[in-house]
This record gives sequence, structure tokens and C-alpha cells, in this order.
Amino acid sequence: MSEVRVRFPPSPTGYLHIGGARTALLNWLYAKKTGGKLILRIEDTDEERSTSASIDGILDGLSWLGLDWDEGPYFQSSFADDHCRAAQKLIETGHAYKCFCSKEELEAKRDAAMAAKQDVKYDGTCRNLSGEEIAAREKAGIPAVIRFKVEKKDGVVGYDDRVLGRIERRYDDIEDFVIVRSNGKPLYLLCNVVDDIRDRISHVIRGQDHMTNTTRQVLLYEALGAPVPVFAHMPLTLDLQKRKISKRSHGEIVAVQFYRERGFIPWALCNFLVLLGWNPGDDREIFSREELIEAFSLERIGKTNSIFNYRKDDPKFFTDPKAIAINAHYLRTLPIVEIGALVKKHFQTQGLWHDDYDGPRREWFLATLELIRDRFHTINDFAEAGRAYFADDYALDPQPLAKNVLKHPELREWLPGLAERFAALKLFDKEHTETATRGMAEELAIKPGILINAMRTVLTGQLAGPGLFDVLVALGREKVVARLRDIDRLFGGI
RNA sequence: GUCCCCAUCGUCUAGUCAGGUCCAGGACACCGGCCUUUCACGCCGGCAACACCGGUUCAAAUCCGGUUGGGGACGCCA
Repeated sequence: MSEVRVRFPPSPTGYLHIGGARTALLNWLYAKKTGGKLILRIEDTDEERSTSASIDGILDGLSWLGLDWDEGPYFQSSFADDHCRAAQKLIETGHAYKCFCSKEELEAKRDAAMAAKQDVKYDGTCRNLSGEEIAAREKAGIPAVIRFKVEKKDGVVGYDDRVLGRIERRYDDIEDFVIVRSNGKPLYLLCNVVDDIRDRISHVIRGQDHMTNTTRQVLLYEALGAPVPVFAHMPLTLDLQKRKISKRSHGEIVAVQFYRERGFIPWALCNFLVLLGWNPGDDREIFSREELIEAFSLERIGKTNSIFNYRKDDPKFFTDPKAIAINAHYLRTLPIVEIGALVKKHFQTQGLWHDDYDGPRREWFLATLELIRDRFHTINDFAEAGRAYFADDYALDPQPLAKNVLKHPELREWLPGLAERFAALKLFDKEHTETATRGMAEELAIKPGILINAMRTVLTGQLAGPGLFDVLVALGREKVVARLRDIDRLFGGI
């Protein structure tokens, strides 16, 4: 068995979206699994829509996801000569011909056929022009495209799909498709095959939306005298209305970049994406890289399209709930130093980072992340719901403020009083702060919960959080005392 | 209209190739309970699906046929 070589060939016409990321991921996994190579090739032959910003975005997205490649990025546009030579060869060997039908004519015919609910295949007008007829048209300066000449014969062309099984299509059902534009630029169908041959691609893993391309491309491989690679068509990812997910209709929610901005852990996103249309055959759903590579196989890719369960404007879930759940799982189970590294990056962009956190305060920093991470869903939560641990400009959630603080005006006395007790404590630790708090509640003949819940809200801005006395220790005496003394500011507005 | 693919809980899916161990298993979400000064985590429990109709068989989610439904493709886009 020769070397496995797979490729990811994005067209740089937008950002990397999760469908593309999923394709890249599966190719990457197969390469890793087999010890093969992943080739990255930018398919930029549509010069009008290709942008360099898009190329950067795709490369950034892949890097962020941790999907590395072994060769490339190659640029399809730099192999234009190969593509043209292949087209020329196809004409010379009788596998292709020039077609002088105008775009307008063809469009008119196609529209008419569609309207009449007829088949819309090319009618073969130029298929059998004589040498003289061709010469005459060329002399007259009529622009021509090059079409592939599909053999007129009974039978089928087919391939053995590693996911779907044997796929066949009758020659009769395949029209003479265009492989070179009238401006001389070869089209995707041809370029893609020529590049895959040159790059010695052994397995083509791509979406089911390419299935009709594949049968035509098999014809090209054969005409070009090249071995046909193994194909594996993966199911598509659809939205709740069962439409293909796309930037145009779904916006940022399908962009890898969006998940990066919202505080996703890169591998968590990969883990979620691989489960859309693949499973290991047992009940596992969480995989380390190594585990996933070990478990992966093309045969376990499903045949059924899956739905990306995202509801626009859902107040509770900003994306597919399962994606969030997987991310949250990683957030609370990854080694805390890994979380620390991710939080550091985010804090740096938020102006919350202090170099101390990598130095003398490192232990405190990591312990605090450990304390609060259990109820967070994304890395961004550390700077939002967790802000009070790292800065003084944290927001107070109005709901708990009303419920836990403003409801008890006596807290204007109690909390500063408690602050003084804390200030006087020999040791500011869990045990002593708890004793002081409960002691005061007893003296006041109130439930300790009143003081505890009030403190949680005042000190963290939140309704809920870790055990309060852990919070006190994490914040440290200085901040706790200052925030409790300053209680009046909260009542100022009433 | 033509061609191709697909069809199990709301969603992701196991089971289908080698029919019985499946009155269908897991996960997410949802609902209830335990734990807890709060919330979350964790644990326990619940709700919830074999698209339909025929056929084959002692036996069908599983095999066969049809119907319906969904998706994809039908560009001088990739």
C-alpha cells in the first residue's frame, strides 16, 4: 500500500466556516491515523472572488484549531500551465472539443428547459464539428470553451465510495461539461483533478455535495490516464430548516473565528465537529487528540446529513447546545495550566492581564481559575462572570442585587460591621471568616444565608458562585474589606 | 424536469452489512430528586424515536419492493 496523501482545498472566498473546518479535520485525522500527509491547497482560480484576507483567515483558522498540514499551502493559480496542458492533451486525444455556443444561447436553452421541466443537459451542438467548421469559427473570432466529450455508450461510470459504497451513474446522464472558459482559464473540475494527480492524492475526503463532480472527475482521471483516487463523501451539515449552512444565510455563527472570539477551546470545537457525522462505534464522545486519531476511520463516517442545532436569538445558547456542553466539559476537566494559558491570551486582549500571574501570583491565579471554572462555559466567562476576581470594575447583576442586598436595608450596617471583624481577624482563612460570619449572624439572630448571599453578590456581582468562604480567600482580605465597607454605594440610588 | 444520496428520541447518534440477546442503548437539551448558605459540578430518576405500506421469514429497526419525506447536483463558481 502506497503512502496516504489527502488534501484540504479551500477556495478563499470567505472565512473558514465550520463545514470547511470539519472537512479539514476529517482529512487531518485520516492523515494522522495512517501516517500519511495532508496537503493544503488554496483553490484560487476564481480570481474575482478570491481575496488574500480570506486566505489569511483560513490559515489562521486552521492553525487555531490545531490542524497542521504537511505540504503547502500551494496555490492553484500557480499551476495554470499544468491545467492548460491537460486541457490541450484532452483535445488532442479526442476527449474534449471546442464549443462555440455563446453563453446567452446556452442560458436561454437552459432556462427554457427548466421552465418546460425538461432535462437541462447541453445539447451537443458543437460536439461533432468538422475541422473546417472549427477553423472557420476560430477565424471569425468566435470565443470558444472546451468541453469534455463524454462517451456515447451504454453502461455506467462509477467508483467505490468508502462511506456510501458503490456509486454509479449512466454515461447518458452526464452532459459534455465545460473544462475551460472562453477566456482560456480552466475550471475547477479540471484543475482539481490535475492538481490531485500532481500532488499524488490517494484519498479524496469531501462533502456529499461533490458527488456529481466525482463521477465527472472519474472520467477526467481516466481520460488523463491517471489512477483514480479513493473517494469518501461525508454527509453535509444543515441548519434547522435543513438548508446547507453558509455564511450568506447564517452569518458569523458558522465562522470558526466566531467560536474563537466567543471563548471556545479549539480542540473542543474539533471534538464537537467530528461528532457531526462520525462516531467511534461505542459510547465515547470526548476524545483527546491521540484518542481520536486512534479511534478514527472512514468507514464510521455516517451517511445521513446532520443538523447544526442553532436557534437564532436563543437567550440561553449562543450556538449548538452540544457544542457548548462539550466546551464546558473541557473547561472544567483540562489541566488547569492549559486553561491558564487560554485565559492569559484572553485577558491580554481585555486588559485584565498582569505579569504577576506568570510570576509571584501564578499559584493564586491558577487556584482562582480552578475555583471558578466549574460553572463557566467559555474562556470568555473568566473575564465576564469571573471579572470580580481580577478587577474592581465588575458589574453587579441587578437581579441578585435586589434579592440579596437591597431587600435588607440593615445590610448597610451589617456588612461594614462584618468588614471590621474581618479586618481584625488574626488569620484571614476559610475557617476564621466562616466563624466570624456565623457568629455575627447569631448575634443578630438572622440566618447566616442573609450575610452569605449578600456578600456573594456584593463581592462578585453574581447570584451564584463557589462556596462563599472560598471566594473570600480567593479575593483576599484587602479587597473583601474594601468592598464590604463601600456598601453605601449600592444603596445610593434608592 | 433529470440524475445521485439519505431516512432511529427535539438535536447528535448506537444498533442495519452477518434478522432473534432491542417493548431500541448513549450523549446534549428539557423535567423531577439528592447534594448545597447560592449556583454549578456530581449522582439518581423521568420524558422522548425505528417515516409509511406491502413482501420474505418461526422471527424484521435490521433483508426486498413500493410510497412519502428530506438533501445534493444539474454554472464559462469552487
